Formats: sequence, structure tokens, C-alpha cells
Amino acid sequence: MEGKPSPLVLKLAHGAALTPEDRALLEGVSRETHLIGPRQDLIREGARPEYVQLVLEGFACRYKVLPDGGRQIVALLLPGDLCDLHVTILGEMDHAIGTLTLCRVARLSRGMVADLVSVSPNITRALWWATLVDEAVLREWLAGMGRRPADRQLAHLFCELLLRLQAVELASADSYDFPLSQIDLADILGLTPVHVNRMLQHLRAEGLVTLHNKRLTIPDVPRLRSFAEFDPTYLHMRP
Amino acid sequence: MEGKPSPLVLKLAHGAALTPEDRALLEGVSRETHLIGPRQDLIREGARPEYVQLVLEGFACRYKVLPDGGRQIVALLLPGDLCDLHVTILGEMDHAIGTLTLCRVARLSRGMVADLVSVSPNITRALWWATLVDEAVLREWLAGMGRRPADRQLAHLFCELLLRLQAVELASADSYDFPLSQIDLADILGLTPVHVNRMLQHLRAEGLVTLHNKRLTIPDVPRLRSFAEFDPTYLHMRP
DNA sequence: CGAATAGTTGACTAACGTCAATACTAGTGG
DNA sequence: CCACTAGTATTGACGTTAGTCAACTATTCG
Repeated sequence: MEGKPSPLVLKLAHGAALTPEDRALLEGVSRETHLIGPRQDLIREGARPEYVQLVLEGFACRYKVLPDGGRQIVALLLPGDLCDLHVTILGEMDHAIGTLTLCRVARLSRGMVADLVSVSPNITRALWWATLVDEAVLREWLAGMGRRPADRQLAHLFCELLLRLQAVELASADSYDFPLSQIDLADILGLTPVHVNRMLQHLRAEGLVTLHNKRLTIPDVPRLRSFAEFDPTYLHMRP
Repeated sequence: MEGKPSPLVLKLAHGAALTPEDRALLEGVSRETHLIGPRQDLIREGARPEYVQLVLEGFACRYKVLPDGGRQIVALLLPGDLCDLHVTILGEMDHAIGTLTLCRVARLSRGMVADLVSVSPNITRALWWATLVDEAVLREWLAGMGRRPADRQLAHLFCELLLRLQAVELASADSYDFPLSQIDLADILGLTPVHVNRMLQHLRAEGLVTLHNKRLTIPDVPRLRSFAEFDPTYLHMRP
């Protein structure tokens, strides 16, 4: 009589110990869901959102658009990721959030979030953890963009996604569905699509990854990790 | 009978309305201070710090060191900035914090922070605000590094620092003490010192900034802002 | 004064961007 | 089933930005 746990539960379980009651509470929030097409904004820059949005399926992102029209993706939101727990404190959004693929999302009212937090200290702690991990990922991306060559940066991203998707049971030991275009990748890595293409070819030629039909496979995970200098500490996952 | 307000109070006042009682409480935390020489670690990567550190004077930074020895600075900590309110939740530090110049810091025990938060909702809100602004700055840096050419990125940093230092009364309308070396700048911007030098020359040649004796002056702030495409929204400061 | 550190400059190289042409793919309507 | 289209992937030639190496100067500090 039990289905698959929600990605929110799966994810938060990596940040704090959750009781069966905590899990039931967290399952409850995603009873009503919405389907959003690809490349739609979930929250626009300058908005003052009423809801906290939770990604249940698909890939979304935080992004900024520069005056010259260039887009920089500053975070990937995968199933189990929450959009903004705290925008109320900051006032208006300084960036936008949009879908990259078709997404299923749940919208939680502030009241629902407040209830979760007031009822369970584990959940409070887990939500804090999620926020802090988001920040840690941002730092890792910044370091990568500043100091890593493009091919390693790309490899590093693939390593990160393997772990993050495994955490919500959307990746096997060495592969996962990867629905993003090379244009999206370029906007994540701060490169041009042409250069992403070449770096991807390079990784393929080295036998470090394969990418067919939107499925990414890593034949030798330790080898890709060492190539990318990937150290998973920053994701702060429990065993 | 009153001296200059502590930078912590000055800074947090931009994030939330503080009563005189709140201010007094916040002043209280920096009674005992420590002087730390330049280029000293305040918290090492992998540590589990006991204290929250508060910068009172000088420039410090969060940084990561990559396997090849390269350093990437992922945040600047100015007077009024707190080091890590919440590392306890994450476990070990995934980056280090170190001084860039001689610094005066205060060390707050977890208990002191907990007291502050439990006594005043304004302070709680202000600390939240500070955390969220740190994250917003990180996103802005990431976007700049990914999508802005080096000269604009440098100009953008100077604009950001003008506002952040004005917030703690360490900058005039158009200038401030800027003690960092070009090597430090390179580690912030993800460039080499040589290239930073050239970009700085470029800004000087254009009359956008002057930098003498560690004092940075911006002769025409609107002009530098427009050159840098600087939009201060992401700092979320109150009027 | 001398040693170390930081700033400056030039010549050269490597990484990445730009432009443009060509394929490939999925969806659409006939 | 076949165009037809739009978006994406791929490739090559070439331009630009930023990195490397190395010398030299200026500054700081003991």
C-alpha cells in the first residue's frame, strides 16, 4: 500500500534522520501537483512569490540574464529540490527560476512550510541542511568556473549530478537520464555551446562518458572522478 | 558616551529594523576581540569550528584550494560579516576561511548566537537576511565569472565593494581603502595576476578608477556602474 | 642596505569564442 | 509516408581573450 517515496523525502533523508511521521508529513505536501512545460518561468526576476515550489519531476534551474542577453544558470533544481524557502525575507527575487524540461511541481504555501517546521525539529534541520548544501554547491561551481579547464568542469558536473540523482533514486550506479541540451550545458558552465560540444567529444573520445538518447553513462566512475578532481564532500550527504 | 556603532550593527540595520535594545545586544558580542595577522587561516577546510567568527576590521575571505594548488576566493568577508552561523548542521567545512589583511575578529560561542536569536525576532530576521545576501552575492559572482569579460567583472567588484563598505561606514561617496593585492584580486576573479594588472590599467586609462596607496577612487560612479552593468538589487539593502 | 613581495611590461601560447556551413532529430501537416 | 520546419548537434576556419614565461622595477620590511 506504499508507493515510491517522494523525492523530497529521499533527498532530505540525506540531511537529517527522519521519523516515519516526518516522512508522512513531507509526503503530504505534494498531493496537489502541476505540470509545467519546458522553458517556462516558475518565478520571474523581481517577483515576490507566494509559494515555495518543489520540483518533483524534470530539471529546472535558477538563472540570471545579463544585459547583452546572455544567460547564466546559477543552480540546477532536480526532483526533491525546493525553490525558495525565504524570499519573503529578501523582498524581490534577484534571479529567475525556470524549467529546462517538462516538470511536475508542487506549490507549498508559506503556512504549510511553517507547519512542517513547527511540528518537527528533524524537518527544520533537514531544510536548513538543504539550504546550506545549495550554497556549498554554488561555491563549488564558482571555484570550478574560476580555476578548472572546461573539460574538467564538465566532467565535474557529471559527477555531481550522478550523486545528486542517486540521492533521489533517479540514477543507477553509473548512469542517469540527462535531458539537457548542449545550450543548457553552456549556460551552466559559462561557455559557448560550440565549446561544450568539443569538450563533450573529448570526454567521449577518452572513454570517460557516453551520452546517447539523453542517457548519460559513466563507464568508469573512479576514472571520471579523478579526471574531474571530484571530491563529494561539498554535497554533505550522509552515508 | 557612545562610540562608533559596531560594523555588525551597521550592516544588519540594512537587513531589518533594529530597536535600541537589539543594537545593544549586538554591540555586546564584540567586547572581546582578537587580532589576526594577514594570510592566516581563521577556519581550515575540514574543521568543525566551535565559534562563529565576526570580522570587525580588515578583509578576510572564504576560499578553496584546488589540487593543482590554485586558489579560488569564493566570498569576501568585510567588517560586519559573520563567518559561519550554521556549520554545525553541515558537519565539516568544505572550504577554508582566512584573513587577507590584518584583521580584528570577535568569536561568538554558539550559545551567544542562540541567545541573540531567541531574544529578538528582529535579530533573527537580520541574520537570515545576511545569510541570504551572501548567497545572492555568490550567484552574482558566478554569473559575472561565466558571462562577463574580465574588465567588467573587475569594475563590477569595485561597485559592489563601494556599496558594501558604505553600509558599514568604511567608504565615502566615491572611494574606499582597498588593501588587496592584484594576486588576491586574481583569486577572486578567477584570472591570473598578470591579466588583472592589465585590466586594472585599462580601467585606469579609461578614467574609471584610480588606485593609489591602497585607496580606490571612482571619479564617476554612474559611469563605472554603467560600464560594469552593475545593478545593486542583489545586495538587498534597505534605503 | 638587502631580501622578499608585489606591480609592470613584452613576446609568445593556449583556451575559448565567433561565424558559418552542414547534418541530424523530432514534431507537424498534407 | 513524405516533405517541411525548428531546434539542436557537429565541424572547420579564424579571431580574441586570457594564460605563460620571463625580465625588470617598485615597494615594503627587517
